[in-house]
Amino acid sequence: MISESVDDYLKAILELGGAHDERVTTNALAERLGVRTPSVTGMLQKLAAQKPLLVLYEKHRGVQLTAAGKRRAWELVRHHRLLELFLHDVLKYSWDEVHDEAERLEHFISERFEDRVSAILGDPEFDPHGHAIPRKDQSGVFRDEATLAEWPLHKPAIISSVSDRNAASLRELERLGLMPGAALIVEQRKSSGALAVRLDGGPEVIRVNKDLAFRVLVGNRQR
Amino acid sequence: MISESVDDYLKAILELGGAHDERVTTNALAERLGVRTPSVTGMLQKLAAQKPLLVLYEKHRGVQLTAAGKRRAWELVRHHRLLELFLHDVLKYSWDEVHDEAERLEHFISERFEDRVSAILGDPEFDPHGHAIPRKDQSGVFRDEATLAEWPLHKPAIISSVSDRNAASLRELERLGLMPGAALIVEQRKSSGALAVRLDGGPEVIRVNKDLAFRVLVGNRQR
DNA sequence: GTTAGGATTTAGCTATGCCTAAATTAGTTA
DNA sequence: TAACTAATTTAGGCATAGCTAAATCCTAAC
Repeated sequence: MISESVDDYLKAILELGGAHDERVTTNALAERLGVRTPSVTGMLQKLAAQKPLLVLYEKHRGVQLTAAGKRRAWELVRHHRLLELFLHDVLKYSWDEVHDEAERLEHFISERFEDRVSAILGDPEFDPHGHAIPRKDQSGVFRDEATLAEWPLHKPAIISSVSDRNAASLRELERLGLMPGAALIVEQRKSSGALAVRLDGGPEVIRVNKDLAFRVLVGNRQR
Repeated sequence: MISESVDDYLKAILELGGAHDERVTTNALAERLGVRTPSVTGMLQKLAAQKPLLVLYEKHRGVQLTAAGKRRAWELVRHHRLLELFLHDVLKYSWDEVHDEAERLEHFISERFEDRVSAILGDPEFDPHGHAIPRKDQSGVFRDEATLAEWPLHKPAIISSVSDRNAASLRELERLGLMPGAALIVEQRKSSGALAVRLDGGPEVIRVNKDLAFRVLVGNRQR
């Protein structure tokens, strides 16, 4: 009943819905999923019609996840992050290689696989990118962070996580030392949107372009 | 271009074709794959028409794999057996739990995943059921064995592998001690097809039903 | 050599999930 | 309030991979 494609819709609705599960538009979904809007409408209509009700959909008013839909979506996020950590720590994948493989496999691993992987990793809390790994039976959301792009100047920040969507960006972030746990201060915001950032209170100031800055989530608590 | 479904057809053709890649019939494929014969005909026609030619198909005369088709099929077998060993040895799955998970995942793991798993397992030669794990760039076939059901009476045999298709049978085989490496002699062949088998030259004679005996492959060389 | 019967293929249908083009709706903007 | 525009939905197609029912082929037995 739940295809790979449905999985992708559920994950996208979860991620686009933000901390408060706001309604997600057809357009936003189409863009995120790389399909055309009529395909989204069609899929939402089908999802909203079928038995284990996963989404609430009203035409022209967007879509939200039901409790069941949210459960499946968080399950996928858990699978993804556990797989990333497993690929990195056990199979020795590099930081930027884990995303694609995890994205493919997250749909197909069983409960047992998930449990055993979690066990051999010591029931970890964070994936290699710093994202919290949600636990079963709670939503485990971490959304009280900001992107580096919008962090105030001169306020100390700790990188809590980075987006895992793009291998080239990840390599660049790693090269710059912008990895989870790193402490930094934003010294200056250029007109282009690029940032001048001082790492670990040291003397060096590095330039972080706008696109990259949006991939870095910061807080001010060490983990 | 290669769907999960195509994968299943290729594997089935490989397995049903035997040691000499004999032509496989539409009927045999339909039965093995659990689909109706017209579905098989349709798929074979499509496969035989498309660009990376995977099968040779003549209507009413069955189907065979091309070199490319064989390469993909053996790759799947390698994936399957590596995954089984990995699930058993690393994730601590029991003997009878590995098949289904491996069957699902074998389609989706990457070259890199395959290589890394093989590496952490020490580039193993056999899976937990005793089947040889084929290596890249060679066909690595092991087909000089016989089923226990057809082994001569009183001739010493070593179990080389067991079929991994059925969890209940696997548990029964394990309970009886019929696992890869076990030495035995067939004492008697009942009219029902059941066997009376003496394990390790000991005094105990166990009864092995016909169905089970067909799942056990034996040779007379210790591995 | 004919023919019966099983094996196989053809014909035509279903569902999924995507597409383009055209219609419609909703929400601003004059 | 009327109209414009952008977002969204409807309508109609395509490919995949399955299905049933009906036609056809091949072979083996007479």
